[in-house]
Amino acid sequence: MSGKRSLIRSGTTVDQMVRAIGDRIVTGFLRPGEKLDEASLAARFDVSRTPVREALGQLSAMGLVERRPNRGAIVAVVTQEHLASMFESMAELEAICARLSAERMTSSERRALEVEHQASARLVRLGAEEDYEYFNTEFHTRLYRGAHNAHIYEMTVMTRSRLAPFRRAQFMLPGRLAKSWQEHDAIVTAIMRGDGAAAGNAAKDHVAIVSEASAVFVVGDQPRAGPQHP
Amino acid sequence: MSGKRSLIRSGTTVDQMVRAIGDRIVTGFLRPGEKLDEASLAARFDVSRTPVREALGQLSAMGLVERRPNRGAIVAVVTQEHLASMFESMAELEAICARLSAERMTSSERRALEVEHQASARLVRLGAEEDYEYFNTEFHTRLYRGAHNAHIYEMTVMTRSRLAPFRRAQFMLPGRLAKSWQEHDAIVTAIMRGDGAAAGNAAKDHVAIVSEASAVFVVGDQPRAGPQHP
DNA sequence: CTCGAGGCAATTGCATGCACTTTTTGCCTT
DNA sequence: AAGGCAAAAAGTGCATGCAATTGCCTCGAG
Repeated sequence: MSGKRSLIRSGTTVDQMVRAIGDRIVTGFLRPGEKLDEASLAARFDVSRTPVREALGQLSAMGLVERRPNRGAIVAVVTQEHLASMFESMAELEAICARLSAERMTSSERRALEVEHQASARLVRLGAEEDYEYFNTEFHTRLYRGAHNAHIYEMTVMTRSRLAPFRRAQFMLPGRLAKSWQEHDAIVTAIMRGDGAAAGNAAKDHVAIVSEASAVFVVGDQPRAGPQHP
Repeated sequence: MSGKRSLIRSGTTVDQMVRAIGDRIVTGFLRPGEKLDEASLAARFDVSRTPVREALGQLSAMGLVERRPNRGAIVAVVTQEHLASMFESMAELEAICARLSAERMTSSERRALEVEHQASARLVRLGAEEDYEYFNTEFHTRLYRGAHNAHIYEMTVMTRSRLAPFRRAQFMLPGRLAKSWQEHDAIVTAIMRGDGAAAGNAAKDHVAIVSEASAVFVVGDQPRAGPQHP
């Protein structure tokens, strides 16, 4: 029915659904445990149930939603334990990326990393949390790319997106901004020296701190163990 | 139509399809680049196209198949470059698992690892490639579990399954069996000592060697860069 | 009042059908 | 004979329909 799908970008309808639903999960608009009703989603996006179903299946394969046979899908609920394991994985992955970046980044990649990093110092002084978060994402993405390893990149980005709902508020903590920048600085310095081991350690410490900072919010955000049913 | 699905195990039809098709890819029965026709697969397994489509979507999300919009699905073709990146990732992941295993395995896990490892020595003397491969898989799985990190476990198992088609023939190389056992031995020894760093290095070296051993076959097995169209 | 069985509404799972895109084939032109 | 165009064939993408399963609600027994 009707001509074009208005919202979202292009691609097949299924891809649009994957992005639309995935985005809403990653950005926290859909909360862990929330029920994902096929018919409602289909109506919401003005498509039939089929692409919604396929999207839910793919999101389930990615770990973003949980599917119980004959019982519908919910936004994946991660236990404290599993969350901890993801943060730890993230630390290990970032450490690998930082180490490999130190060893492999081209000089133009190094230059770009340094320039962006120095530029973001201004945002710290201004206390611009939102803008800083954007640069923060950029910074880490540069690290992931700098490793020059497609599969590690995939795993890292995937893990980051699964952690996104639990990491959002980290910069709200007072002083976190400046501290984050200093941690980045340690990573950048090590990379510029080509010191892989130091870069890896710095990155691992950085994530460990983010992990702790986030945990504060997670506890406040997800007090109940099981999913709530409205 | 008709009563029950005879083949494969239980679960929803989609899950059965994911397993069925995924297995055939992982075991090399379906070769990289091979076309996956929805209708043929549906007929082959006596289901409608819908579950096949959903399965292909999920397998695509897992990276085992490649989907081109309106142009069908093929078994994922990995470039030499991407394959190398997966082997490198595997080495890093195994290193993490071995390191964490050294630090975290319970005493019963350590015992089981050692016992199995010693038992497999017999298979090396007998030159029992097939049986040794089974123990080899078991051995590595123990390492992945021993890390006590659910997410790293997921990533590692996933990566291993994606590498499976390219690793099968490794034990055909003369002398590989005994060498593999010795490499395992280095890992086990380090884990027993609780020496995480040494265990990690040993595991990384082990995978690096497997990677090289496999590369030999890959080149012979996959001479063409692009997918072949019959 | 509590507990359990049975039936009903709601929702999921799969099959089928139709529209649209891509690919192939056969014919015409140069 | 080769190239290009067009029409048909094949195959994918999505919508809809129906069967099956689940969860809820009611009703009755203890």
